[in-house]
Amino acid sequence: MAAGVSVGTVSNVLNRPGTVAPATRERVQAAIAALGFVRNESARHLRAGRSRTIGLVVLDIANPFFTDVARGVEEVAEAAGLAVMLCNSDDRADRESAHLDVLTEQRVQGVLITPTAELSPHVEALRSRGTPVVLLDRRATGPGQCAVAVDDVLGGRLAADHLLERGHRRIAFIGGSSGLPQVQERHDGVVAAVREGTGTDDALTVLSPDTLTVAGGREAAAQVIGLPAGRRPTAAVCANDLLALGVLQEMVRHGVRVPEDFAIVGYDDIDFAAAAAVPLTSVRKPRQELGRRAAELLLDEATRGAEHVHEQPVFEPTLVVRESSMVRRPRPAVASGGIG
Amino acid sequence: MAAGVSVGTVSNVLNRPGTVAPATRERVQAAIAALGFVRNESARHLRAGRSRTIGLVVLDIANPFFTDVARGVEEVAEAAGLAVMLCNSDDRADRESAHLDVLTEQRVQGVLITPTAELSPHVEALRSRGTPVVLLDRRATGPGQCAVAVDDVLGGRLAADHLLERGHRRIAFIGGSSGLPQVQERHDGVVAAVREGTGTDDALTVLSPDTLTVAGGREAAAQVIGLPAGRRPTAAVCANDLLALGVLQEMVRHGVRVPEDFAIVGYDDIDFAAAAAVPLTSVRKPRQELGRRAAELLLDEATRGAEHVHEQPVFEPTLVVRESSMVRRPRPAVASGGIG
DNA sequence: CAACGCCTCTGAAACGTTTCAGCCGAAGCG
DNA sequence: CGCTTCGGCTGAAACGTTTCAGAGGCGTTG
Repeated sequence: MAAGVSVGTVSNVLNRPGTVAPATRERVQAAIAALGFVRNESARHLRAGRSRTIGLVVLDIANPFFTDVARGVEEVAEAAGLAVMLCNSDDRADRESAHLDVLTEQRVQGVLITPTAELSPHVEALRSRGTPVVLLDRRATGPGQCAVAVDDVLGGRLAADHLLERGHRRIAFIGGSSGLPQVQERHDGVVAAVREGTGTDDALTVLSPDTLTVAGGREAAAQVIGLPAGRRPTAAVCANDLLALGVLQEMVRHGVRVPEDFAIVGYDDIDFAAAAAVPLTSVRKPRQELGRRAAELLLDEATRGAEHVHEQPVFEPTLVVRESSMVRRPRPAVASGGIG
Repeated sequence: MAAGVSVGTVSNVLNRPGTVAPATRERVQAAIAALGFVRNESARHLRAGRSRTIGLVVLDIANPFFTDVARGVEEVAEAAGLAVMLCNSDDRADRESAHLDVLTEQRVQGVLITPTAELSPHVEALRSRGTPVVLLDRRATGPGQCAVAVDDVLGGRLAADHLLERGHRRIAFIGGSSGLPQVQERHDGVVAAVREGTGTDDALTVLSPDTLTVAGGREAAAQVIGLPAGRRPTAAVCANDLLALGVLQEMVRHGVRVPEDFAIVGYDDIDFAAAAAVPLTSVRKPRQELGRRAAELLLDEATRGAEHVHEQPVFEPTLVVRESSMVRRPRPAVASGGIG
């Protein structure tokens, strides 16, 4: 090297500066600065056998819920000196697989994933290589893994109970058609609450737009508006806030007043929910905390290896009541008219 | 190897299958499948001298504008077989530097960056190593680089002219205090338009909330509401849509009708702008196209090297008029009252 | 039958680190 | 003064690929 010193010494300066004599250390550091030398992470990784990267695969990068989760993950990863590869599957199994392949080739230390409906065999393949995988916002399929989830059945209940309390007797659940277990759980919670609250399943209308997006919400709202007044719900629980925002928009566009004529409850409590011009009531999940906890579990498994005990924490969601569901409707003796 | 074949042959099967005899090829492929063999990307990269990754550093991952840009980038990168490392600087120079360091260590093929106000020396360092850097949503500082930008002076003009046409004579520009050139340009466009339209600079009120976020917008709106009626603007151009949504929310919360009492124009035209309960008029930028073009330029520079000619395309923004600015105000002979 | 060319495969070098055994000289000790 | 100890450094191996010169086998040609 320019400092007249062997590469081994340079490595020591970088990684164990205490073992190098101060004079040498300074000389080497000066040379490093002068040459603009930067370690080659690939060579480092190759030799070390483990990389300094973790993977994060989310369902929809355009959904602020996931960017908040990602923030939590990054916080923990950064503190541990790890880089995060953020990948977006767009709820498509093929994209998910492709991303997992790349992450495998990169020999990431571990993967955090919110999987698509079916748990990809690539996930199992990754695990069988010894790469830790933590499921994010998804319950574990067995005991041999970490998973950080939210009690979405409870979440669905909270939302539906809230609407029932306010006197609503015809409620819509607006979910999605992709078969995500999270959505299924929310649905189940709503069904249970409605059944207990009204003694019948007829009070519930289930709608499944194509995607869990704002556009999907608009689509579903249009369907609601198209229903005959007697069967038309007076409120909706949406499987996420994007849907809820879409519903809100479409309702307003058709002159349906929210919450007077139609109440809306969202899910996730993204920042935009509070920022909507009719602020959305929503089921809050600890978004960053979810990411942080998942990352912590992943790091523990990656560093402690066999000593690691799998954990499957389940967070409890809470209901945040805002304007979109504020009006208390009189409990109707007879069906009392409807939308706008 | 398990296929009774040298590693060189395995490499050939993977990279140049045509040069390997069909029988051998199949044997090797079978062994690969049986063993679950996956190439080690680091070793590959080390030997090849170039990685198969590019870096993307954005100002605010929570801003949907950037996730849309990222989608465009990813589209191009994926087609070229490259992975994208998405990094979030949160408009902080120290985080930006840290991310650039990591990307340098990873020897990424190139970096796309929406830099913080000051162009970091790390960017120059990266370039001097021979790593291409393309500025994203930011004008170039000189000819020796690629940059993909939007004519934000024009954008500011479009927004302000629109409001002036609708009769507004007291207009606010709601920017930010971080000194981003993009925001400065928008400001300059608004200033020029207002000066030309009203013959004076007094018609413009400039507000600089701490951050370019929904919270910042609320903060600015509160300031507007606090102004004495005679000096209070009747409309605002916001430096981005998050600010605009915050302004909208705060106005509604105070009973100020939008657009009747206060008109709002946003910037970027993120999806949430159209989805707001009072859909936002906004200056549209070609978000995905911006990302795509930047990625294409980066790849060209990375692959063609010296033959590459730097380009600095500037996209023209367009105004998308929605409800938040729809009401035509009568041109006031005298100051005609004000907010709500 | 020898020479040649072609196809397929092998073996080894190289990429830039980290790590470790070991070397050297100085200091401490008897 | 000689022996030991220890700090500080060197040199080489190893990580898993890719690449390339060249070996070996086989068919063709003169």
